[in-house]
Amino acid sequence: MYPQFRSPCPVASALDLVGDKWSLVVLRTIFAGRHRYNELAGVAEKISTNILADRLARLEGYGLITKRAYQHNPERFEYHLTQRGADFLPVLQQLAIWAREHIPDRWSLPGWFAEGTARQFYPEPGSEGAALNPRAG
Amino acid sequence: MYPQFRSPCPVASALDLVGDKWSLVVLRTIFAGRHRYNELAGVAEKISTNILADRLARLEGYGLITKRAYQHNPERFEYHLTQRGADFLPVLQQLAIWAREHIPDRWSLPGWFAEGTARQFYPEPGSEGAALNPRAG
DNA sequence: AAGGTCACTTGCAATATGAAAGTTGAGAGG
DNA sequence: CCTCTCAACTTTCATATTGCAAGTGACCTT
Repeated sequence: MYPQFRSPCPVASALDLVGDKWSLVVLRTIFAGRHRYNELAGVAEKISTNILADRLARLEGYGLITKRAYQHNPERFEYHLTQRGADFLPVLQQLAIWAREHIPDRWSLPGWFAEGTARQFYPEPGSEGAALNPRAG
Repeated sequence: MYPQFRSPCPVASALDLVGDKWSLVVLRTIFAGRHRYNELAGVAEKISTNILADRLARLEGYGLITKRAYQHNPERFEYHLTQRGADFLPVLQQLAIWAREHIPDRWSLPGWFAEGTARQFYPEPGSEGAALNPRAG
């Protein structure tokens, strides 16, 4: 499930999983309520589709997201956060707080993101989670 | 000072600065009290020196660290966190918390790291900061 | 049957990373 | 003076990752 780690350092190990240019951007997009491939491919940052497919497969392999069919004929999939993936929310929140303080002219943080908790994004949107999910509201 | 950003998203923008395999590992090492090139080059993760030199230059360019001579004849340098760099502590803390929860057999978090605040690592070790700095204690 | 959409996959050029060796400036030892 | 060492990079070159564009196949609509 996990790759070879550079060291047993927690910081370095977490980066062995998501320390690239796109993984956390993909996670952020799923937090934002975009669960389908074409929604994920349409982000403002213009991720190319080979990278997107690769990152989705990796994040699924690391247990951060799940892929499940939401219809058959044709079979279509949605990517959702696992608890492990949802627990990345504090990391993204702190990254965003840092950026808001130190890089000018960034987007402001929506309330569902700034005040959200990991639990609201797991297990499934629909019960408590849906209330703060931008696409369910 | 800053590069071209992929988008105005704070998360994506922060990753445009440090979203690679090594930048945050270098920052972590400086938080851990290693300030000199050979100390930074000697980390457990075996960073190669060309990458280290490049990341130090980039982090300095982004204003996250400063390079200053600590002696002359021969001139030798130390790298220290700026406030901007010290403010990355919460990001590293959350990354480490995630890894401790979700990846087995990682190092435990030293108290100076887990309970530290950004302010303790800035402006200079020596007054309040030195108290929690692992190499000063 | 023709055309369209979706979810990828492939090919290939451009860029980044990694390992190892080389360079520069200065002090130390003989 | 000549070599040796050390710190702090720099260079070289092989490998790996990323990016762009085009292609593929399953299924659906007309």
